[in-house]
Amino acid sequence: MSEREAFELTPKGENFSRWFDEVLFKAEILDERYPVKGMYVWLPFGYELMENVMNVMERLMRQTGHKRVYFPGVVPEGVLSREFRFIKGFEDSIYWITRLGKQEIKEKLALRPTSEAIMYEVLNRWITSYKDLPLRIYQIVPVYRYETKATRPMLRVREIVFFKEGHTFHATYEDAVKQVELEVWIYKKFYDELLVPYVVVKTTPWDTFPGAKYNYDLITIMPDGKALELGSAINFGDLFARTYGLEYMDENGEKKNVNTTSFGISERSLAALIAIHGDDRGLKLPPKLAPIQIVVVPIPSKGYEEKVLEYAKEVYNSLAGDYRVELDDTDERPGYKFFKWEMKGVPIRIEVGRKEYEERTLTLFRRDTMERSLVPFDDLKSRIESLFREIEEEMRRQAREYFEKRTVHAKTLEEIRENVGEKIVSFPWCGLEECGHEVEEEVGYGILGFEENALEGKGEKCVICGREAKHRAWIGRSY
RNA sequence: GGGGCCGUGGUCUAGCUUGGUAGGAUGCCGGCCUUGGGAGCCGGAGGUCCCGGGUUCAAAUCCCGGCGGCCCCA
Repeated sequence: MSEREAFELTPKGENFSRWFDEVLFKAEILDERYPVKGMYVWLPFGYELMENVMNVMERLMRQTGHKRVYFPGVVPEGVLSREFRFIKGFEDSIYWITRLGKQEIKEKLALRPTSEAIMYEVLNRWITSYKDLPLRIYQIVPVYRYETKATRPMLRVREIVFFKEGHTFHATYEDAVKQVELEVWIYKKFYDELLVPYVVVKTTPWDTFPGAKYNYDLITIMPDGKALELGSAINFGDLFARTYGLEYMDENGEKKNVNTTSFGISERSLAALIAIHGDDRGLKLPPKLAPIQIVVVPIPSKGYEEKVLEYAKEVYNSLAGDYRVELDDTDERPGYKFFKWEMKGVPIRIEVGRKEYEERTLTLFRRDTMERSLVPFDDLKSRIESLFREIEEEMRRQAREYFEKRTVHAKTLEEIRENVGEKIVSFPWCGLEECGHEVEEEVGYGILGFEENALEGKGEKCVICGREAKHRAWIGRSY
């Protein structure tokens, strides 16, 4: 990390990667100085922020009938290895426990890379009848994957700390299909609240999660122009359940295979929020998610130290019951405090000095636009309410603008080539596998997925074969 | 997968070519003065020079291996 001043960052536009590392450290989200590669310490401020993000997810999960559970973090080799036949190379990414104390153990234990295997093993005993279905559970736990590529804080880690994995079980394939639609709905709602723009795509058959019928991904674009997968909803049909012997008895006493789905998100969601909204002064957080929504900064002047501080406390006390508010009465100078709280993305700062004390007014500063306004003390609460709404609206607008700037709807192969790399490019696709492969070869990047039937009846032509296009496919660099 | 650069108090770094007392800035602690966008002055604390091995009278410096970080290309 290149260190300048405590609250100075490498410009985001100059080197996004460096900016991102620096902002995580200087805004006190993560401490990257942990002696194991790909693993990081979550600091109090970062943890609280991530909790706020996860609370949004939990609320949505509860609303839609998912129950939180906890399954242990270690999985016996025998249970996990049944999964390996689906997933080539999977075994290489597992952390194994091979010793207990000084003794080698006979059956190795894995640190969970994801929990399908261990859940299905146990659910065999929970699910016996059609009356046990559907079953919808989830957990928020760390998972371990030995990434061999270069690790990146929050983006490519070896310990995913906040992995929300949902797992559902259904009597019929149709039910599983509906469930996946619900999962996509949940994720859309979630990212709408985070003010993170996205596109929902179905993955191509040749890029679908092994063992799955199909899966949907939510994708966003990072400031460096690379696509980032934000979440995935997978329909396994009965393929995965069969491996683990998951069966139920239907109304007629017949044994049937269970249909299952999985859907997951991680702290990448926060990484996207930070990356998309942050600027050269640091974080910009949505008021709903900010650990500190309002900071009160007293500005003393000679002879008025006590009075100004008293007034600042009055302001603080009037807000403390309704908002996450902090009074910064440390000895630092005002300018220092301004930079500090801007780095941490506090949406509103209230400046309280001699002038405000004498007029019984307050200066409000909003982080998103860096604008100040003066309000009478009596109007403070209503002004904060409307400011929060304005800030959220402005951030939402910027997110849309951001996304549009980094995407192009191409009509021809030539147009794809011109833009790909810099941007994420959509193009009309007939849906045939050979046309998809040809685009990938011609362009040199993989198809990220496609918006299913998005172009049906629109009269657009597949960029390869010229036949009527059904889907809008997306292609570009990715993480 | 291939190539390159780097690792020195909390942070950023000088020193390494040519082996011999680890220097600065920032941050931290105490004090004075101050406070409307990173103040200043005085005093102070803080270092296994990434780890292990080798060469040498002597290694931050040279050699080998490992760990970790960064960049470029596929």
